[in-house]
Amino acid sequence: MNILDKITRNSELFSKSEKKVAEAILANPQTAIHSSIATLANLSGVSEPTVNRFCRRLDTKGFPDFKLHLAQSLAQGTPYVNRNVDENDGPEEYTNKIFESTMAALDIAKQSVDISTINRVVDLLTQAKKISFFGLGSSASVAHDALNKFFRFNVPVVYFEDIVMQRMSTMNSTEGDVIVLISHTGRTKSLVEIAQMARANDAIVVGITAADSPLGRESNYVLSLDVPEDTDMYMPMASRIAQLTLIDILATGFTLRRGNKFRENLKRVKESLKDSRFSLN
Amino acid sequence: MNILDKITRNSELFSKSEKKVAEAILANPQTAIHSSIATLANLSGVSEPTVNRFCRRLDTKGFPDFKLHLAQSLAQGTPYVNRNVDENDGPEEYTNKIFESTMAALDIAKQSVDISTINRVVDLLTQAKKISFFGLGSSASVAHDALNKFFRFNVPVVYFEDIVMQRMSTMNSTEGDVIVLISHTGRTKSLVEIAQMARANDAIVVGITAADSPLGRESNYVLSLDVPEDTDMYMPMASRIAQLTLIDILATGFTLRRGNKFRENLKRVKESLKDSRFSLN
DNA sequence: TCAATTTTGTAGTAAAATTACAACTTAAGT
DNA sequence: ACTTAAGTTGTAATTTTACTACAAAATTGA
Repeated sequence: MNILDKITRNSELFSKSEKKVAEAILANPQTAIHSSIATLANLSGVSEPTVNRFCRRLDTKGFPDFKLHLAQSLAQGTPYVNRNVDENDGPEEYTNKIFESTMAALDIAKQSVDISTINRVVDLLTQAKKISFFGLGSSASVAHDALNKFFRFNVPVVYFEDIVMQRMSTMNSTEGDVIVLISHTGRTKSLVEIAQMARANDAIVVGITAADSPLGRESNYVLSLDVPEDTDMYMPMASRIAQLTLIDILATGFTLRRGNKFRENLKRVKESLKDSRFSLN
Repeated sequence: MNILDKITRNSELFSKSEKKVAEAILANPQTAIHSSIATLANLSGVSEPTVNRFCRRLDTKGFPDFKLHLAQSLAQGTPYVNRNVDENDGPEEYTNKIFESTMAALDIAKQSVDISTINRVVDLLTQAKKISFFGLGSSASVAHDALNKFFRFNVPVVYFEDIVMQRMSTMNSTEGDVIVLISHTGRTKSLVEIAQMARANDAIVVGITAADSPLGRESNYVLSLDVPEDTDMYMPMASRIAQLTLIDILATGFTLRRGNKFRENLKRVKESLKDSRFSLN
């Protein structure tokens, strides 16, 4: 639907000159919608028909129709586009690009989450006897963060980044335990094995991973996040950030579900941190 | 701003035929934006110049410009605002709110970063003999993530979340070492002490923290991020996510600075991960 | 290296929007 | 009721903009 996304994502569909047009538009979409086909052709350094062909390739009726779509995208509140960092970018460029593509990734992820699964998982977490968060590599820090968040809730929660510890912990799991496994690809062998072990012990497995993956298939519940692929080398993994946001959501759902008395408790935890801090002045 | 509102409200400004145009547009705005001036004139039962005059009266440059404004009005969705989660929100509401306020936080953080400091810090990191990332609490997982990213670069990098280990490591630091300390508030006592120790050893201290804070003042370089305060209990800490994005930016700057041969190396690391994964099928 | 295919631009054409101006309408003053 | 001036609307010409057909250039594969 959103034509700006379409331009960024289907960039391989364009020919060389069409890519120039795409760049010119992405560089300054506000200018683009107020330009005539001739002006935009100039700006992109191509001929008018090329601009026209570019519009057609995006399934619009022509240039004016394209401008309409573009105007709508801009108004839609999605000013963030996933622009790739390239070799010649200076600090200003790559800083802005990374911020923007992270926001764009979150926006896409937002549209892909399944609310009812979230609700169900929050349910399970509030009733869990023990909650475990496991991940490896870059997902380990996400699991680590989850530990931090849930630890404040004063519930039994564990986190390991060591495969052996993860296995040992899982072997001792029982019915009523919830094990959250985090993996972007869902193809990390040792996590898939953990999922199998956990289910054999009647523990519930929640996968924060791709739905159609070995880990996804071994999980009782899958929270999948569509995140634009990190196509090139420079692109940082936006999936981590989407995963963290998902953790925030689960933690928030958890707090809301627990009700008022529980939140009093949370305040106390926050207070207790003050001792390890310098005062405000 | 919104042109649809303007049409409805300022109806007394229009002449008789212009009102016909207004009606025709309000009756079916979706059709209007896809019509030519001739079609719309027909639909309204007036002449083409009348339609044009109608557009001008609404302070647009002409018919095409008017269509753009109209298209934007129609597409106008909710922009990213920092809406707080409240007690009565269901899963759908709090999920959307958290995604949106995270994006809003990134947007604000983006505007507050100091590019020249980033550039300077990237410089230091590429020349460092050893890089350390330390954080506590929720900043520990950010440091953990930084370790992951920089570890791939095959540079000497360490990370500890244990205060004692952090101190020991810092005591052995020397000139040429860079120590990155992460703390949202910048008031964590033990990190401030580490900053002092590090500087006493001629190591360079980079603080990812508030500029005007004890830790900020003890750092050689401060990368500060303005992030909306988590005003209430339910609000998750968006600062973590902004910090992670900053780590991404530093890592990207690092890769870009190191040049081509270095990136070949990165590819090899990516390849080597494949063995621990299931194949794509 | 040559033929086939794709991509791109030039020049001409068609369509759309705008302008200038004339005709009509309306309302006020005589 | 007639005249006139201001305002409104439409016709026709003009200008601008977008599109099409075709030819040149570039790319690809044999």
